Amino acid sequence: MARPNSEYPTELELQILKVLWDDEPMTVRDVRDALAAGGRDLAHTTVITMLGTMVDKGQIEKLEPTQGKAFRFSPLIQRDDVSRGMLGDLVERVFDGSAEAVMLSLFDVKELDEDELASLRKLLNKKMREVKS
Amino acid sequence: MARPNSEYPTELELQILKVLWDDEPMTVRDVRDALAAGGRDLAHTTVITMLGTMVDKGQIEKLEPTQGKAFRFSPLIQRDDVSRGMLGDLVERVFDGSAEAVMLSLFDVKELDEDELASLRKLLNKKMREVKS
DNA sequence: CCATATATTCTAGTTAACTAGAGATGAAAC
DNA sequence: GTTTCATCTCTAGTTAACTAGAATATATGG
Repeated sequence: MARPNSEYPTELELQILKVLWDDEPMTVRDVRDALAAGGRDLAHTTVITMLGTMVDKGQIEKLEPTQGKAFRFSPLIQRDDVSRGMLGDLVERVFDGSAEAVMLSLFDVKELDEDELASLRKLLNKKMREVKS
Repeated sequence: MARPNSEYPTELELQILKVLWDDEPMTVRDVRDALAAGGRDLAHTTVITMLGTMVDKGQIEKLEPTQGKAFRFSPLIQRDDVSRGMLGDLVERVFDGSAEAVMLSLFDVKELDEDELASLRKLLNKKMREVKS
C-alpha cells in the first residue's frame, strides 16, 4: 500500500474547509474565487472534483440549488474539532505526547512578546482554577 | 501538479528519523528491526529505498561500512529543528498563527492535571523573565 | 425558441509516498 | 575455492492527492 490516510483533511481540503467555515453555504464558483483570492488559482472543474471527494469523505455536504443549477456546499465538520484533532495528532506523533515539549517549541516558533505571554498565562491560570475545583 | 511537498518529513520518514535520533549510526537491518518493534513491519528493501530517498533529501547521511558491507546511516537534521518546524507549520496553517488558539486546543487535547499545568506555568514564567530583561 | 453563458459529469493524467521483488555482489564459513 | 548467506542495486507497482479538459446539460436573456 501507499501512504496510510490519516483521518485529517489534506492541505487543499483544509483550505476549502476554511473558506466554508467563514461563509456557508457556498457554490463551486464562490469557493473557487475565495481560493483564488487566497492565491490558489484552480480550474473550476478541479474545485468540483475536490468538493466531490470531500462529500464522499463526509467532510462537507452538497445542497440542492435554490435557483439556477449551481449546487451549494456546507461543512459537516467543525473548525475546533479539526484543529484539535490535528494538533493532537502532531503532539502524539512528533512530541510523543509531551505538552511541555510543545510549549517550549511554541516559544521558539513564535516570537512572543510580553503581552502575548501574559495572555497565555491568563489562559493557564483560568484552566488551573477549573481543574482545581 | 500533485500535492506540493512540504519541506517536512513524511510519516515514515519521521518514524525512521526517530529511530536514528535514539541511536546512531544504524544499519538498514537495525532500522528495520527498530521499526518492526514499533509495529511497522517492512521488507528489508523497502527500508533501503526509504533511506535512499532520505539521503537524497538531505535528511540523513550514508556512512561507509566499517566491517562487512552494511552501510550505516546517521541523521543530518536535528529532532528539535524538525519538531519546531512541524509545529510552526501547523500553527500557521491550522491556527492562523495564533499561539493562544494553540494553547486552548492543547488543553482540550490533553487532559492536563494540576501538576502538569503547574509545570507549564513554570515554563511560561521563566520565558516571561527572559523576555522582560 | 434559440443563443450563449455557466455548471455539471465523466474521464484521465501527474507526482509523491510508499512497497517490495529479482538478481547481483560481496563476505564469511567450511 | 566454493557454498551459503546477508546486503545491495535496479526496477516496478500501488494509492492518495491533486489537476483539469471534453462533452453534456441547463438556465436565462432577447
